[in-house]
Amino acid sequence: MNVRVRHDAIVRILRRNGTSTIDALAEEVGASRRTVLRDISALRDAGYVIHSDVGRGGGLQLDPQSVQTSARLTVPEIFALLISVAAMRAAGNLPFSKLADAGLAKIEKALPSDKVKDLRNFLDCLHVGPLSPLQDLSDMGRMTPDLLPAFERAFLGAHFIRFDYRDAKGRKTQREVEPQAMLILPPLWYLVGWDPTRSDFRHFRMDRISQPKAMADTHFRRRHVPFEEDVCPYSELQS
Amino acid sequence: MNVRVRHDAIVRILRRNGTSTIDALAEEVGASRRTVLRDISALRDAGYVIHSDVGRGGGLQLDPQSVQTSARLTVPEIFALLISVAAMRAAGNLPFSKLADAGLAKIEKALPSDKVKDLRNFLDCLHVGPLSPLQDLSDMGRMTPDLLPAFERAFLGAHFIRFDYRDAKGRKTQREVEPQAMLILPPLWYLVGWDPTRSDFRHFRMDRISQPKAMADTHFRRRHVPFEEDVCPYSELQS
DNA sequence: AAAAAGGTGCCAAAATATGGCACCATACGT
DNA sequence: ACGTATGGTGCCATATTTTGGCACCTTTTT
Repeated sequence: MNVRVRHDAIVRILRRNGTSTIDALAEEVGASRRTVLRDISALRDAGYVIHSDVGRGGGLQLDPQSVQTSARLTVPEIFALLISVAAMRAAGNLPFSKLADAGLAKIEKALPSDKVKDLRNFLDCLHVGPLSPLQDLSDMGRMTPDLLPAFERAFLGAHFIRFDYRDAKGRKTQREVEPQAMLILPPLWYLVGWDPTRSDFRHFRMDRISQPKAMADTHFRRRHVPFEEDVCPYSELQS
Repeated sequence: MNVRVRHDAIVRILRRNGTSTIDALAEEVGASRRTVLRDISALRDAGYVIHSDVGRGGGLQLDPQSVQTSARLTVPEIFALLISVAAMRAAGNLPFSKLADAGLAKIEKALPSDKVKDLRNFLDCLHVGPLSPLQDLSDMGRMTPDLLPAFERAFLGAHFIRFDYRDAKGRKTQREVEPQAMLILPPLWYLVGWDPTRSDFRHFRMDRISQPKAMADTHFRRRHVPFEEDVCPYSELQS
């Protein structure tokens, strides 16, 4: 039996039985007492909290809080998780958000450090506005993960982004702006871009954006994005 | 050098250099060409996308989208992440939520199967209502991760939950109810409980709950929780 | 055609994991 | 006080896995 498989088996048995002795574990996984002891030691090193009671009636006990799992996530997936949790947290000091943060912090720690810096920079561009009443979502859903890579590249590399936009009146235009921030007014998301030809900020509903493309050969500087109600009135954004 | 460490080293080198040959990798990690080839094969099996160009001027190239990370998360942390993403998704078909789901699906796959079933059951009890306008949050924040274990145990084990409750008028009572659902009306969270002594549903603001305790020796059955506006009027909940 | 690259199969050698043993410490019951 | 059941450690020979070397194949560029 593979080491990994055996470790998983031991965790499973401990979780199932609540408590177990080393000899019982050894018999069930088909390994020697000595090996199981080594496995327990390895599991503790890996972060599992395993209590042990010595003496008659004693045994091993896995702290149920410490059941852990390890999944390999891609960077865009981590990105998406971070955004979800950041938006939740910004929308109010919700229960569990601290715990979710702790989980994400672990994920971050496992990332290459340059990627972490990139993610933090992106989150700095994330603004969550006042929560809006629920509305008709029939127009939503056109924002697909396909759009993410271009946005990620544009934000992280400080590149201009070019995309096709369909405005509230259905007119289609091609735009090219500096992606300065993302504004979240649930359930709608907006790209806040600086339009250099108009020398002004413009807001774009994410679900009306298509074919985004980061212009890798261009660069821009971060600006201070105004988010006061009067600068970016709610009613106008919803249109 | 440890296998795991060497795999990480190879990924790091490929990320850094963009492209590299097997011989160069072998020299840098201090292993043989054959071993590196085996490592590449293992990494591909593990989900990394590694392109290879054969012939003069060729080499290996790691698809930057496939950079992965692996962090060990505890069950409560995963729980919290699931809740965040589920709430976000329920609040509207937000950008990135599909991708976040994909990430969570991977995390779920790495969990023991019985835990996954538990989590799904819990998420079934999660109702997200209409989003409310942002309000004064000064009263929030008393919901701490400390409360989570008791709620988790109570929901997953279908145990009664007993807690101290401070109502809108500041009166303190001890309650014992069947935890039937969680209702999310951002930024407030409610426990929806069936009170057997009153034979009716009652809603409790999570931030007014303290000292929750799952009664491990009791059991209840899931009920159909009504969530129509008239049964559980929004204005009443906010009080 | 030659050179430079990725890739596979095989086998002996090196490294690592395992099992067995002796032994220690602690707790509980008689 | 003693025996027994439990977790825990050190050591070493043995079993298993990983590694390196080699021969050889395919593809691509010069």
